[in-house]
Amino acid sequence: MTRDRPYSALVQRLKSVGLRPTRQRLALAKLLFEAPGGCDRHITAEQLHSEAVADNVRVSLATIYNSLHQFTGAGLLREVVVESGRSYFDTNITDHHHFYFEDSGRLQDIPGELVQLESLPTPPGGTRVARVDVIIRLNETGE
Amino acid sequence: MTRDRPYSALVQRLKSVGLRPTRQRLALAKLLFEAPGGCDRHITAEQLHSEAVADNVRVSLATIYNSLHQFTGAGLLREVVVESGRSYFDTNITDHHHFYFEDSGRLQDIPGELVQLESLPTPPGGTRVARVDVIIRLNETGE
DNA sequence: AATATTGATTAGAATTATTCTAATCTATTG
DNA sequence: CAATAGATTAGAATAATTCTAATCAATATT
Repeated sequence: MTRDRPYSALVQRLKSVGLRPTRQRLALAKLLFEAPGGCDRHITAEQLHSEAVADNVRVSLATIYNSLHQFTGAGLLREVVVESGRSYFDTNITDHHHFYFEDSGRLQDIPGELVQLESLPTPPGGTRVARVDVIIRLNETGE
Repeated sequence: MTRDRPYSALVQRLKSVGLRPTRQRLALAKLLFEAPGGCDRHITAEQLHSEAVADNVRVSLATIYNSLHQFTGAGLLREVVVESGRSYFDTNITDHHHFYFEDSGRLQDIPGELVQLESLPTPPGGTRVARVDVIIRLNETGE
């Protein structure tokens, strides 16, 4: 029973960013990065926890948070905070921005090229730009 | 003792947006909009509560949240969410964007003109743009 | 003018989101 | 192969925010 073969790519991915490929992290990485049908995901901690439970993975919510933050710190994910109690983790780590549908709470990628920022201000002395976030907040029109 | 004279401008301001000028709301509006020394404030609910307490205003934290959201809904404030547990209310409601100092948690206005967004993508059908938020995240360089 | 009625407002209690830390696990060393 | 050290996990604690029953205030009624 070669049970770690299907995970070898993920194992490598985790190791390459300095994270031990533990049972929990592997299971979560699988859900995040190898979800069937497309891979650009915007997922909350709670959602990922539900998916894990549904997939019979025994993992606590605290570990979900730990892992999501570790993955984010390692550059495997990007965190997008849209409103006070609502934080998404984005598996798309390329340079891009977001539409946020305020009514439904849904988030959607905008390819980086479609938002052109010209004339960024100079960052204050002693600082450098870590990231620029653009969120275009949308309302459903009665239409 | 004409004790409501000093508040008349605030009373008007609240009434004009359809909010009753209650004791709590008046006190909070005073702290927010008539703070001594400059008026562009980025304040959290907790901070405002502390200021109110220091100013001997009896008001609960729940009411702070209620009021901040009501003021925001009425267009007197703007909410800026910078990270998961950190939400600021901005007294500057003109079109502008923000620097966020990740190390200190401080927020700073960038005048609207200094960030030029050219070529915004077309909003998806059935939606209209409510607002565009640009947050430039900064790190302190060792320097 | 006093009281009743209705809806707005407040704040204690409850909930939700997130973090902390002690216990557990894993890798390495002797 | 046990001991040690450090990483990882998850239950418990905390922090942030919201809910809802009680309170307050405005208007209507007498």
